[in-house]
Amino acid sequence: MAKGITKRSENYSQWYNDIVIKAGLAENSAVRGCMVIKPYGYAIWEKMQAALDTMFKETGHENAYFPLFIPKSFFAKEAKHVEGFAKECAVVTHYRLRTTADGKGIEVDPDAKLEEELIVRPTSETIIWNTYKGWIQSHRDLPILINQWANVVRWEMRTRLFLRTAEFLWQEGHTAHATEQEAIAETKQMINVYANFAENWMAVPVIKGSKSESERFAGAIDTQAIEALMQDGKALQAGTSHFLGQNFAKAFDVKFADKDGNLSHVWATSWGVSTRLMGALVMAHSDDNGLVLPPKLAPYQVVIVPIYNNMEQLDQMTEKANEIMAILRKNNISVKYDGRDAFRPGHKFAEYELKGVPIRIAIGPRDLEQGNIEIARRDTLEKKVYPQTEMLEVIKNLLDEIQINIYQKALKFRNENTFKTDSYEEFKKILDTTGGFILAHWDGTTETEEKIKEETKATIRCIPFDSPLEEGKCMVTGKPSIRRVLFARSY
RNA sequence: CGGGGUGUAGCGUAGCUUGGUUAGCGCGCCUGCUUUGGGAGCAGGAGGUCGUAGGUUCGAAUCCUACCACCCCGACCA
Repeated sequence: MAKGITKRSENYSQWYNDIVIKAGLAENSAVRGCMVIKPYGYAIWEKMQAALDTMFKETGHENAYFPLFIPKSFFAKEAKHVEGFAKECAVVTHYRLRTTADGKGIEVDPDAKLEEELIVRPTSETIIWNTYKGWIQSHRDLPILINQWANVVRWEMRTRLFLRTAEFLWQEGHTAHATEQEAIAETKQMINVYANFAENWMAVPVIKGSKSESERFAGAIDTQAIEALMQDGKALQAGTSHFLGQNFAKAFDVKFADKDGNLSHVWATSWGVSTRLMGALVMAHSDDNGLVLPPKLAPYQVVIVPIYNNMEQLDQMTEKANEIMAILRKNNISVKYDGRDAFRPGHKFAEYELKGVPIRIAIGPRDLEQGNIEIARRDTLEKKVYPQTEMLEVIKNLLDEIQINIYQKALKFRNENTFKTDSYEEFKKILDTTGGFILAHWDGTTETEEKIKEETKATIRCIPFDSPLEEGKCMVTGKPSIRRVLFARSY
């Protein structure tokens, strides 16, 4: 139906790409691996930011900003951390350009070599903990609860719009605490914030859990994650919250004096979500007609398309649309009117379906005459005619209903594609047919996890918090296991 | 970095094997008229360093060499 969008059943990743580009969310830039986020895509990101930022502040955090550049030596201080990021760092080595000898081009001036190279931050733990050292002396200085909205760079070898780009936007929270329990509670609080955001704003159900050792953040004691299931049966890590123990405090020598005057190292957490959430949003709900957006994150929740036979009628529809917009806006419903004369209604209908606008209103001479209005919902593509007097109530209810409906739809899909198995053969079969989440027993060793990854490309997405204790045997080695863990192929 | 592939208008492409008129087509764009309840029709029009540099030739989008860029598969990926 939709022009130029590959069907999901034909080629899922091409479908994803088509939607991102044709809906005007983002496009590839002239810079390898870096994307341009276009206005419509950025508007969604801004909505995400606004909701998250409010949640962070409600949980006591403040925003701050730290440098883009990190001295190379900082990375050397936390051994695991550097090991994890070394292979994907962009490095600044010089600070000046000069005209080439032939006068035609420019080149790096070899005389302008930096004493110490600067790393473009792939994450900010090191620069932040170096800074915290100067801020923390006493237990009275704690906790420090800071969030940063920033861009980071990770030199990935293969990139995909939103899902994995060399530069991406994110937020990173970095907190410092006097006690281990407090830091652990913070880690948990923030993974819950993320899960709440994913489920209630993005309408994407997620599974919360801890990462296995091999999937842990470089430098963390415990990495907690929310994992979502995409329509092709692959998992997407949508957010992480790390309990960092005293690793960074020790690396950067950050100590505080407690009430008794004893010095001890500070306990830390960090947590983040990125523009990857945009990818999750697209893949979770969209269909072969285009994007489907949850009303809470749609740049505009309602679009009005006029239908007319001449300019005089267009003026009448515009007048009516202005009335409707005033009512909706008074009720905090965002609305756009598309009075462009260059396109016919059918064209606009298709365009807004592609862009995922939750509700579309059409008004034409017939409606005006009969005091009606046509309202169409994007999630089910149903349209109905209502008396204009009912418009506000219908739309209010529909927005709520769509938000819930797309969540329920995604939840149903996830439930239908979450499997339990005790057989490695069946495990492989599931991966090669439907895909999805698989709950299975694992002996807890990195070797077995690695073997499974090599043989099936599936990884442990997390050890779910709600996974009950259950005697079992590892599906690969037969060694004892106390609970099932969540496997999937992932993005 | 290994294997494969592609560069022609904003986008998608034909032409290349076998060198030879003015590089063709679709979408999009501009102008006008008719249209407008599910991606409009007609007429006219604009838009090209054929990836870059060199070579062969009377003549190169086409053949040769080098380079560059991008894409796919693999390796890599809190």
